[in-house]
Amino acid sequence: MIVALRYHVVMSAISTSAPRSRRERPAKAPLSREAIVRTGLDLLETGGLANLSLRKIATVLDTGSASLYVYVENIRHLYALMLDAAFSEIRYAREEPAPERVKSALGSYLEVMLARRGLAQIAAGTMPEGENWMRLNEFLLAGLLEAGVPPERAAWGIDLLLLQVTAKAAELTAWSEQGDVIGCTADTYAKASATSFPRLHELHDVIFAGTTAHRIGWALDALLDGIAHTPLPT
Amino acid sequence: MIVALRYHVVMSAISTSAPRSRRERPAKAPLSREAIVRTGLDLLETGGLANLSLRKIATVLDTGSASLYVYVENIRHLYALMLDAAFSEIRYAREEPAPERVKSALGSYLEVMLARRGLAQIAAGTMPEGENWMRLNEFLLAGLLEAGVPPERAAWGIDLLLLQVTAKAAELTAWSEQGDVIGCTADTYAKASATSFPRLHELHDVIFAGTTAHRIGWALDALLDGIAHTPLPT
DNA sequence: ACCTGAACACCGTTCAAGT
DNA sequence: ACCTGAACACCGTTCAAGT
Repeated sequence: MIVALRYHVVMSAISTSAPRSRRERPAKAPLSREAIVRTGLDLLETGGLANLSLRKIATVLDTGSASLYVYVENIRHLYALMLDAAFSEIRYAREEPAPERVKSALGSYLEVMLARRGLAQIAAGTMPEGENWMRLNEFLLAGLLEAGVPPERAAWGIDLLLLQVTAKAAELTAWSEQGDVIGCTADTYAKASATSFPRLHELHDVIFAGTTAHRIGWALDALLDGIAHTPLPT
Repeated sequence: MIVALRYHVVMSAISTSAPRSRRERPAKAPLSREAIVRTGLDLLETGGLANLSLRKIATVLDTGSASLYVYVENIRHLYALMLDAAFSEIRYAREEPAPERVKSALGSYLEVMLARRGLAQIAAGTMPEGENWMRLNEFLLAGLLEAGVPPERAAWGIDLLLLQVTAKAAELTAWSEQGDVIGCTADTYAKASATSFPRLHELHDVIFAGTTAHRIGWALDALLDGIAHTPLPT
């Protein structure tokens, strides 16, 4: 897939600097919704959200941005298509026991988001749709039910779980795109809190302790526990 | 604050269409970081994220966008300043008992975000800093501790709570900016799920039941319960 | 030190014109 | 039906020039 991307970049560079007859170079790959979506995900993987635009996709595909509107209504629509395409890579461990299965699917969801920097930010602002999104919801819901979670709590719970993981993914990618924000914030906490923020000061080390994996694992455990044991409002 | 905004809009319109001597009109309010931040929040409140840009802020303040860079490093920096300024409006019910106090502060946080459409999306992608952010964290942490939550769980828990509410706020504003996405999605669920997604089909009514307030209230209850009862990994 | 105008390098989207 | 070039109405940011 990276090879294909390289090829198009090179081709477009050639065609602008030294135009050649179509006969002399390989035939241009036909435009399609799938090619547009794939190129968008490639650009995201390469350079994050800053590297994604309709114009850049068009350049890679050796065409003008106006041409994309035959296949895509607007950029929000493209976002939704890209999201669902990425969700097709989520791994479902159907043989695992009921509560673990839910955690591992959410872990896979997180990895898919983190592999394409900026996809989480897109997910946070786009109403997801599409078959792969449905599949994920169905899998999580079935897992909760099989784990013995009452149906109403499970139905509301999947929203909580997905929101949490999506938000965490967005946070992680946003931080990685800026400098060392974590250390910077930790410093701010350490300095200012002594007198004005005693609790933050006191627990400073605990707040910033633990690996990302540990923290997310605990977050999911806490969510699953809360979902299972909290009755719905009347 | 709205009056002030109107005034500036009118002034800039006048100065471009029919320039008058500075002597004939009221003195221009001096540029300042505070004025820039306030104008940014006003623009957000008026027209959401699409209405916010350095150029629009500059127009309202009757100057050029380049002038803003004396007071603000870049737009990300402005986002952080706007966030903390908005957080100053969070209401803390310090007289409430320990666990309720945390919920109501988070409710106030949510309202502050929803009042300025798009602020939640900014929060989801910006590492917050500043005194008001610290104050919110301190208040939540103290509330959890006072409710008897073990210190380590409380320290990790505030992150969960804030992430959930921020993500929910971002989701709600994103949905409100588009059309009737909720109904649209509910339809998709209702149609496709009969055979391929039996659980989603079965629980369709429950999934989309309840008011926003009920759902967020339950989410916070579940989160608080899970945080209080889930031991940290070793 | 602060402000300005103009420029640079981008965006998403539309539209008449071509094939 | 699909593609193209050019335009429209925007962006954030920089920089030399003014005061």
